[in-house]
Amino acid sequence: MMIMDWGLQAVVIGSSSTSCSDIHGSNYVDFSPNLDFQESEYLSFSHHHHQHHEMKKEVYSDELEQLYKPFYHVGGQNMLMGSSISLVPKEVIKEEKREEEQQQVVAASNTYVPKYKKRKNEQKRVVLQLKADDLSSDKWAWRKYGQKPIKGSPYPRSYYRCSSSKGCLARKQVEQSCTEHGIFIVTYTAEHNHSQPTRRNSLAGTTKSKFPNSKNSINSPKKIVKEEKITSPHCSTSNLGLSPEAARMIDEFPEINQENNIIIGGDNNYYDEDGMRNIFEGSDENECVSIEEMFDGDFFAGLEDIHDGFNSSFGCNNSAFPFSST
DNA sequence: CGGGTTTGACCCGCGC
DNA sequence: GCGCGGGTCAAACCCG
Repeated sequence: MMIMDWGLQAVVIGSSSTSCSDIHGSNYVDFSPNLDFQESEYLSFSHHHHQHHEMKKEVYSDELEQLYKPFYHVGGQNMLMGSSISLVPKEVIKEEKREEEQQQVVAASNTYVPKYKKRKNEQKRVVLQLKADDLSSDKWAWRKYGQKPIKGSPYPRSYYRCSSSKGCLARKQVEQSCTEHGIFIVTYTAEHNHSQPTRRNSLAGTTKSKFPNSKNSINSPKKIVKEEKITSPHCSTSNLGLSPEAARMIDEFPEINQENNIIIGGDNNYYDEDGMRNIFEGSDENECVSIEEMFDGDFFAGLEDIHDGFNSSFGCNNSAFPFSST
């Protein structure tokens, strides 16, 4: 198994209502290990850089602080090692309540089956910023079900759902950061309702060149690489010891910078109107955590304890949170 | 044949 | 109310 320099830059649970709502409706929470909740504000910024117009800050609420407290020691001592992680169980409750209500409606009428169950700002989300090869360590099996060009970004966003279990609501979105080459923004939505598969489907991550002359101009680099892959499949990224998924990502975004080391800790970056990244002072706490470990289960073994706590506290029965291994 | 991707069409929340 | 744009569907096709 490869040992990689993993980085976890931000873990975000989206919430619905309040102030900072990016395209995902996500609130970014700086959860660096040295975070002092007595003083801190939690920083919100849009990861959709071109649409971001101003940095938004919100005073950290006591309520939120209480919610995060169970994670303090995890981030400070254990696997997180400075990863930015946040959980907003209040939203989980809200979400589950909505689902219950919806199910009740269905059960009552037996006719109403909403096609779109949740909207973006109602879902809890976990956002990671990963390097391309980091994507390989996601041991869940994902099936791509869509791809969309995103306004303001030269890179499309790919949509994946869990293919391991038919009823699994877990979703994953992958898009390349338009400002940091080699960095992919991976957004996990919902949770797996099953244990992690022992092995991913062998076909997961396979690519083809069905549309070599795709009209999607923004994918032109992708086209080139894919064609190259066809002509010499063994010379592609599949030969680099990467997982199919990572290889695919690299193929889809050949311009990525494969140099490693995501800076984690507080990601005090924001983007101005020109999409230029600005970095706040004091964001130089560069600690790395192996996300390989995360996906290998040790990390989530620790997290699952937390999750169990949430389960008991909030009635969540899902065994995977949000990508734990069992 | 099963399970994957691709991609145009469609749905729907949200801002104006 | 309308249009934009993100998210999803599903048919067509590919691949092992």
